[in-house]
Amino acid sequence: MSSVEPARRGVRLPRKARREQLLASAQEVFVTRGYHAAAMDEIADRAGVSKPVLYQHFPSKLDLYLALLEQSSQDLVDRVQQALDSTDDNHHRVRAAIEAYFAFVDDKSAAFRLIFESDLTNEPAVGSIVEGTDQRCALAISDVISADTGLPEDQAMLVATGLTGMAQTAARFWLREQGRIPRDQASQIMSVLAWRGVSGFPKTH
Amino acid sequence: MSSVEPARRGVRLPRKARREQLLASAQEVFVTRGYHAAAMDEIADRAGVSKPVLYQHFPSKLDLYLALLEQSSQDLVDRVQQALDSTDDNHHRVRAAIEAYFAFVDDKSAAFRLIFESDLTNEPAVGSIVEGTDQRCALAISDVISADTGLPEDQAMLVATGLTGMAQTAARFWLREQGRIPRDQASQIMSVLAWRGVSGFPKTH
DNA sequence: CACCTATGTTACTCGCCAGTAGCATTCGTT
DNA sequence: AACGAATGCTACTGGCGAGTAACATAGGTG
Repeated sequence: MSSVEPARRGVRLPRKARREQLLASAQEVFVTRGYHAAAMDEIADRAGVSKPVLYQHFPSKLDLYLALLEQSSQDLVDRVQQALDSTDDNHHRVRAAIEAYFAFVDDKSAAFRLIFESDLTNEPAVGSIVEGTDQRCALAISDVISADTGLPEDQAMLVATGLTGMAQTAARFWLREQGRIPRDQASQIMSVLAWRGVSGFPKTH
Repeated sequence: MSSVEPARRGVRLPRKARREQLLASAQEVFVTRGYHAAAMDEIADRAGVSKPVLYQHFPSKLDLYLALLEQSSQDLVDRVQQALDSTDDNHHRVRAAIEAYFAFVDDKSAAFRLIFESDLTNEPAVGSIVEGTDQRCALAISDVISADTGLPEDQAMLVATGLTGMAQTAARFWLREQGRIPRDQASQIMSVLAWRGVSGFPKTH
C-alpha cells in the first residue's frame, strides 16, 4: 500500500502533479482524523513537503477541505444518477441505486467519510454541500417516484430522502461489520426491503 | 422564551440547581454551535456566571459534553423501546417507532443534534455513544424482526439499522421543511413505506 | 555557463480558548 | 455578631496550530 507511507522528501514535482499529490494526502488525513484533528503539517509531511508549499496550492485549510468535499459529493451524485439511468425497470433502478451507495461506501478512498461523517457541518459552506448532496440524490430518486406513482412532490421527496438515509446507514453498518455478510447479499436485502416499500404506492398509469 | 436570553448575573444558586442550569445552558450552546465552536465562556455567560464556576461542576469541556450526550442517547433509546413495548401488533409497532423518531427530532431541546449531528465523532468516547445509540435502537427493533420473520440475526440487524437510518433521515428532512407536511402525515407515510417493506419477509409461524 | 523563475525550507508570529491561581462575597450556624 | 464554608469573580497561563516572512536551491533557457 503506497498510500500509507509518506512520500520521500527532496523530490521536486511540477505544480500540477504536486497539487494532485497534496489532494491525495489531504484526503487520507481528513478521512482518518476528521477536519478538526487534521493538521496542515501532517498533510504536508505525508506529501514529503513543508507546510508553505501546501499554502502555495490552497489558500486555506477550509478551501482544501471544500475542494475534496465537492469532489466526493459529485462522485456520489454521479453514481446514483447513473444507477437510475442504467435501466427503465423501476425494480432494477432501486437495486442499482442502493448498490451505488454500497459501492460508494466500499470505495478504498473512504471518501464517504467526508460526506457522511463530516465534523464541520456547522461551517455554512460545508453544511450546504453535505445537505446538497443528499438533496440532489433524493431529487433524482424523487423524480422517478413522482413519475411512476400518484405521490405529490412533497411526499415523493420525503420518501426519497428516507430511502437515501436507509441506504446510507445500511451501507455504513455493513462496512463496519464487514465479513459477516457479503456486499451483494446485503445490498440485495436492502433492495428487496425498499422495493416492496415503494412499489406499493398507487400507479398513475 | 426564557431559553433565549441569558440569566441575570449576581444571583447565587445552590449547587444542584446551578448544575442543572449549567447543563441547560451548555445544551443550548452545543446544539446551536456544535462542540468545537462552542466556547466555555459562552456557556458560562448564558448561565449568568463566570467560567471557573463551570469548572467547579464539570472537570472539562469533554466531560460536560459527554454528560449531555449520554442523556440524549438514553432519551432516544427509551422512546424507541417504549414504542415497541406499547403494543404487540407489529404494524402498530412500526408506526409507533417511527413516530418516536419524529417526536425526538421535534423536541424543542433539539437534543437530536447532539446524537445525529455531532462534530466530535472522532473522539472515541463520543463515537461509541453515538454508534451505541443507533445500535441499541436497531437491536431492539431487530429482536422484533427476528422473532416474527425467518431472517437470521445478521440480516435482521442490517434491516433494523437501515430502518433507523430511514426514520432518522426522514424526520430530520421533515423538520427542515416544516410547514409543508404535517408531522402526523409525514410519519404516517414513512410507516407505510417501512411496514410494506418488513411485513413481506417470511413468517416463522 | 550564467541567469532567472519555479519550487522548496526554516523558523517564526499571532490569535484563540481550555483550564487555573488567587482573591472576594454571601449566608447559614452558633 | 462572628466565623467558616460554599459560592463566585478577575485576570492570568500555556499550548496548539493556522498562516507567513525571509531565505535557499534546482533546473530549464538564452
